[in-house]
Amino acid sequence: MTLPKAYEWKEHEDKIYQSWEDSGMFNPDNLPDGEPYTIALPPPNVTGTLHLGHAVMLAIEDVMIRYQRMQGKKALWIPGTDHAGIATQTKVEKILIKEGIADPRHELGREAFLKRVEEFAAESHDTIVNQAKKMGASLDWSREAYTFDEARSKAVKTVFKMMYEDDLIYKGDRVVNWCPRCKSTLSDDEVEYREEKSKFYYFKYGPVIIGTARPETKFLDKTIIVHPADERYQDMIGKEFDVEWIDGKVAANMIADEAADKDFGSGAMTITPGHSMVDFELAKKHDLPIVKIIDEDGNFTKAAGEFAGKNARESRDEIVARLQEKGLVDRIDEDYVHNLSICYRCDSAIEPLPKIQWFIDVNKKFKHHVSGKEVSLKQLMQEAVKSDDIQIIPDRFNKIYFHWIDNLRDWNISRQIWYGHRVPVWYKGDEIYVGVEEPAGEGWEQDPDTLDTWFSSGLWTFSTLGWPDKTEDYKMFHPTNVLETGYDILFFWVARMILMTTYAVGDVPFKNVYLHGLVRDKDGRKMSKSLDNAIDPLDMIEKYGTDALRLALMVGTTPGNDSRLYEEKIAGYRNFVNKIWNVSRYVLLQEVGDQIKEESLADKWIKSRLADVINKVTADIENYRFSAAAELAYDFLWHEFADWYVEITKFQPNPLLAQEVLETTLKLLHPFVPFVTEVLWQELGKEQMLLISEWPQASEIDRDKKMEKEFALLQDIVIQIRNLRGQYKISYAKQISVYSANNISPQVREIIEKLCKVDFGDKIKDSASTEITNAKYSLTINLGDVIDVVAEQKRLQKEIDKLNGYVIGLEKKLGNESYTGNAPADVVERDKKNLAEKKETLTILRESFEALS
RNA sequence: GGACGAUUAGCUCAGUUGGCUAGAGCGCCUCGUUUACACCGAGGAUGUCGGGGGUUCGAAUCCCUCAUCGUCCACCA
Repeated sequence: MTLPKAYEWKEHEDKIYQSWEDSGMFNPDNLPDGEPYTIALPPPNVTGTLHLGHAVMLAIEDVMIRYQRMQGKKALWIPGTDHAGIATQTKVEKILIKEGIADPRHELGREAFLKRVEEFAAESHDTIVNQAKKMGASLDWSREAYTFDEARSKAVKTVFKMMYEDDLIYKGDRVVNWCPRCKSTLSDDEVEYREEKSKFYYFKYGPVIIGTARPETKFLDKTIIVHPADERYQDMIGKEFDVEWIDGKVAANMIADEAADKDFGSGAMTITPGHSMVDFELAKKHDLPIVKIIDEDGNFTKAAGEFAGKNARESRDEIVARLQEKGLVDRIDEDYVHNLSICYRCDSAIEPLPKIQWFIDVNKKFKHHVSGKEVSLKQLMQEAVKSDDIQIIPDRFNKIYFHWIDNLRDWNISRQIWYGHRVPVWYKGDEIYVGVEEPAGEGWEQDPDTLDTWFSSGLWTFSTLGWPDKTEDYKMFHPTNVLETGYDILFFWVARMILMTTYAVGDVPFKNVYLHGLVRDKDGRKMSKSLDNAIDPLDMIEKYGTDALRLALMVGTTPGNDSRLYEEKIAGYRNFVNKIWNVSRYVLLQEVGDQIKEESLADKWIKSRLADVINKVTADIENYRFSAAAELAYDFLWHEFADWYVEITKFQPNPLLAQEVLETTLKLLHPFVPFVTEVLWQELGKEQMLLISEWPQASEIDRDKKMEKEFALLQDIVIQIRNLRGQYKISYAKQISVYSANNISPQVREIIEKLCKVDFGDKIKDSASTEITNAKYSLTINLGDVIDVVAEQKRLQKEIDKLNGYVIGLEKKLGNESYTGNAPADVVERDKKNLAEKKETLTILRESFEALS
């Protein structure tokens, strides 16, 4: 069998994935009995293609799942996609507009429009599935789910009904976030902020000066708020005023509330209850009327008098001009910087306005159907994390999570977009019906609104397992073990899942949350289309192979921290993958005899090192330190197995052991680089796939630390001799003769001879010889006529000075009683030993120096 | 305004509960094609661990403080 010199991933990856899929082993039903281990894949939005964020997610989760599968668990990784209501609808609208349909929703109508969305979603879905497979993700495709399919709809309606009956879902008339482009409301979390410079106006309003950035909302303002402790307004509080305003006289009054900031502007403000969240709360507190003056299209309502029907934002200048005419403009600040609220999906400016919407009450106490306790949803969310039933990694996100809950207001769950779960509420006259099934009888009309997409994804861990039916899957695989996702959707999704799951099934959705960071470009910028700095995972796979990409996305990253990706990094791991290939190729070329051979020093060493690496890699994966685990396996394969062990086996062969060590190393590497390891596993002639092989185990007994130390000293000597070659520029073509007064075993002697290209011989009386020494070895190296005596003396002097400084420092430390008295005995002992060694080395160096003069 | 993170070699980053003379990859320099690999091998250079203070026998690691960059939350009308 001959393997090509370089690993050709394109020849293997698709075939290997196919063979994994054909084996059925991604499906836990086909795995041997074991403890269940579940991860629900965060479902990608069906808005197009996968990006690097998805690639990171797939890589990390695949590591966890493959590891657990090899540990003998019934490992289940559930795939799926998210219909992502607003995001998908926005995307399709953009496409249709490009196709020349100016107002898609109007021109097509609900049914035709939804058909187009569904076509697009189906296409995206196929692309996504394909990409996930390219990444090597060992997902159980037989259990694939969609947030908008039949089974998930049933779960959605069931939970809605439960919450409605518990009075947790209510219909309320409140100021909500309205996106005039999406023509829909948004939850508070779906609003983003963008800093913007704009004009800030100061107007004369009766006896006070008020400030505002939005004059067009101020038509009907008639309540002035000041701080109760503001001395300027003490005698005006509670009074009424006749104020000349935009559209004539207004009857205003002044009230005191701590919401007013004495130090901002004039300290007095008027409030607009209908078009500001904060003012709305204030208005409710003081029982003020709420009037809608701007409608869903951004136009003035009749309440705005002669301005009715005009676009509000566009009328701003006109309104200011009107006030100017009336002499009511005090001054205008041109450089006012404030945060404009924008829609997280389309960046349009949000228009807060009063609207009747469905809400989930997060503060109301209710009797929980499982525990029977009186709790609120907020309390459920807090309890799940506080009690440690859910562990967030890294744990600093706990604080962020709790802070979010503290600030959480009732969740607006209804949307006016079309692509989504219809609110399962039907009306007939004054009758209202809420249910999973459609109401019987004629004349029922369903609520036109759809549900927030996060309502359905909040049910993901259990809706994917067949809930509300108590299926075998649900019993076996819920709660899931880990929820792995980016920290950017902690609130959107993770928190909502905790809310929905603790409420609906009375259990946590997952035991651990692992949050990864964002993938940025080489300069630390977010990858985006507008910057044109986005890296397409598929391009990288094409260029460097999936295994390389996976490593590049995982190594050198820590949970919760952003990482940077660039091609050189991926190329580096491509090199490593090739190294795996080639060292395996070498091992495979060796004939494995069946004779039992006595183990060499190197054999014992590599076995001990392997045991150590097995333990550490296992511990690191168990503790979510994936980067560290991969690095350890990388380092072992390349810098211990290939660089030392395999080199030594070239003259002290033990092909059987070499192969065994290789096999185990392939197992350790498999979760990280599944493709190349599986290919090699098959080249090794294994019948069973590496995918379901058993994860290696080692105990401390398998380690021989004494042997490792001894071997390290041998390595040290080899490196020192190689160093000399470098220093004196002695080519490897030239043999050097060495002498040792100590007895060195033939095996060790051979290692030194072969690895350093030296010959052992008699002691040479030559001034140009040098001593190389450590705790175990002491060699005299004959440097013949290649040495420059003056240069060597200089070098030695430098080294002596350096070491001398170190020895003095160490002596001082050891002479300090507070140190020797307080530090642990073994630490002091180590220092003492170290000092003795260094002193010895110093003596030898000084002798060498003398010998040269 | 509040919270959090980052600051370690030229670059990108590790560094678990404080403890061997602080590590890796890339890049750079020197040498080298020895029956796996030039996507390679052998070696080398480069760090007041952001600044200052403190705790400790001992600090990259813990505490205080300042600075710079970044993120999230809240939001002043």
